[in-house]
Amino acid sequence: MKKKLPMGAFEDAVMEVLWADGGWMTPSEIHSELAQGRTLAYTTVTTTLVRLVEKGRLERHPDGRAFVYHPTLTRAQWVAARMSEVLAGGGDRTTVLGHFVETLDERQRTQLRRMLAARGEQ
Amino acid sequence: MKKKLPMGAFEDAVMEVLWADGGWMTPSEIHSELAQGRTLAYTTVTTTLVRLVEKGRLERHPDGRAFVYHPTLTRAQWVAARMSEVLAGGGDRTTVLGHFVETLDERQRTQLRRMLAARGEQ
DNA sequence: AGCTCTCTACGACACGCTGCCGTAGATCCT
DNA sequence: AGGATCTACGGCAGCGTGTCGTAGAGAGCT
Repeated sequence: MKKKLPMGAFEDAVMEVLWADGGWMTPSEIHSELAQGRTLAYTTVTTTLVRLVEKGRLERHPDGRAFVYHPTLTRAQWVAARMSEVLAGGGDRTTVLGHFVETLDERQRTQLRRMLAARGEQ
Repeated sequence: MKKKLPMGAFEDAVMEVLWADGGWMTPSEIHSELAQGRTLAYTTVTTTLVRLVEKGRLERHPDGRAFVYHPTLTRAQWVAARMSEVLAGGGDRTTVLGHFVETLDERQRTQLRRMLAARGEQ
């Protein structure tokens, strides 16, 4: 029996490896990174990489006889983009932002305030 | 053949109806709201309602011989909560917030600034 | 050239989630 | 009692995702 993982968990794991490295990686590099202490077929990695390219989360180009892969967005950009999507998909934005602010802790609110102030005064 | 809808589209449609109404609704009220111009089995609605209750997005209580359903969160709260989840799930929050701010338009940034200012000066 | 390694391409299968419905049984109205 | 209305339970199909296997191309060794 398999553990019940959230959908897309393996795709996320692959993204984590790419983000942690920061550069262009081959399937075999990614595979050895992920296969620590478990059996994992090489093709499982390549299939996932192809799907991620199709979704636009990775780009690739030939490098010797292999492809090398790279995230199209940094991790922070990706997370921010998903937040925007969620915000865009749901009703009155100002109200949503109001609730969202309430979910932040004081430190994050301070950061936000400073970012907005800095942006506002150019 | 079927149109390719995003996963969970019907569940979202049900939530929209509940949010638009704002109160407690019976399955049959929700069904007639959704069945405009198409055939839609009553049980399709009830099944979906049960699943939404299991996921915590709706609550229900008996009302006469039927159950009445109600969203546990307003639409704006729900969207804000999802934004927080996304933010929490990904890396350095300050950096993410920085990118996120860039995705907002001027009007939304102004709103955010005012909300933060209002909160900060109590 | 022949063999072996290493990659990619293609395809496959299982399982969970979601859309969608049917049937059986309970409850209420008349 | 009979019909209408609901819930509970179950079931099926399609899609997304995790996971592989196999075939075939290209590079390098012998």
